[in-house]
Amino acid sequence: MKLSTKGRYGLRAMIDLARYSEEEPVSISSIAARQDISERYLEQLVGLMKKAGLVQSIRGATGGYVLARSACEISVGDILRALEGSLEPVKCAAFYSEEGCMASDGCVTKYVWQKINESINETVNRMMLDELVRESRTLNPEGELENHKCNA
Amino acid sequence: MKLSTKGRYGLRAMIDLARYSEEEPVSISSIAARQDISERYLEQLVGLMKKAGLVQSIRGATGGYVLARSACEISVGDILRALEGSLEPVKCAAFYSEEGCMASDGCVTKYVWQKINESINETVNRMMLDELVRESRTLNPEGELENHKCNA
DNA sequence: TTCAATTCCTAGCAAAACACTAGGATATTT
DNA sequence: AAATATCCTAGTGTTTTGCTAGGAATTGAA
Repeated sequence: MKLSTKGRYGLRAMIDLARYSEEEPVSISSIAARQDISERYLEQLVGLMKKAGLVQSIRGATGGYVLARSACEISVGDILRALEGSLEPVKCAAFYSEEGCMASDGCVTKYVWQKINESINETVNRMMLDELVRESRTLNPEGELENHKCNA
Repeated sequence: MKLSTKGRYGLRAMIDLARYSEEEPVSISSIAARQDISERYLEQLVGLMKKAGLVQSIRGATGGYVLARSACEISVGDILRALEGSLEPVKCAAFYSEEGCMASDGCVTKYVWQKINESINETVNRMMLDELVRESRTLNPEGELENHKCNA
């Protein structure tokens, strides 16, 4: 039940992107430098968010990324699902993903997986990106270095 | 954010064990047969639950396993944590596991991981094994074959 | 007392997933 | 033209997963 580095790095990157893209597009390299993540790897993560419609890209020099919609309209759930795929703990846990499971009626544990899935989704869908950006500004004020001993 | 086969098989095994161990100890081989899980693998899973104090073993012929306490005192959380280790999505998410993370103060995402962790634990700690046993009897009455096309 | 059934313990191993790295092509500003 | 970006896909070492295997120890029953 662990999140991969995709989810961990990716959420940090999105908070950074939201925070620094208000005036001009933010480049991968600047996020990578601030967040201490490999540029090449980060490229892929941001690519996933673009594919999910969370960010827009501007190509060419002085290009970069901006949010595709307001930070208060992007949930942590949107971000984590873009990065990790469905957050359901077992693939049959979501109501819409029953294909592939022929034992849906007689399966006791499915009920458990669904409850876990629901509680995770409720939590992450409620948390919005703008809250985290505000939190970020409080914890690491402009100009000060962020602390990156923690890779989470 | 997926549960491994340990968690999936193990919970099914525990429901089975609870259901069939009321009169006499249940052997690994009988659980394995009913639940269609490899005996050798199941041994290891039940070993984890023993280590966690959820089941007691009786060695020798006619031996097997019984619950170490009443099914209504064993939560799904107890079982899943015994099998999977902590369910926290990121290793810094639990309040008691801050060691190893030096950035606890300036870490924005930690707040997110803690919220997810809390919601998962609340859900799984609330669900008790006896409920699932009752559910199991309803869905798969005694004597009828269980459906095992689904490996969840 | 022997033997069959059971738990117990550890090691090994193939396959899959993960966490990147690499090499370039394409686009845009200066 | 050069510099700075995004974009796309393939490759690759490491770790984790999901088992299998071998055998020792324990106990009830014949």
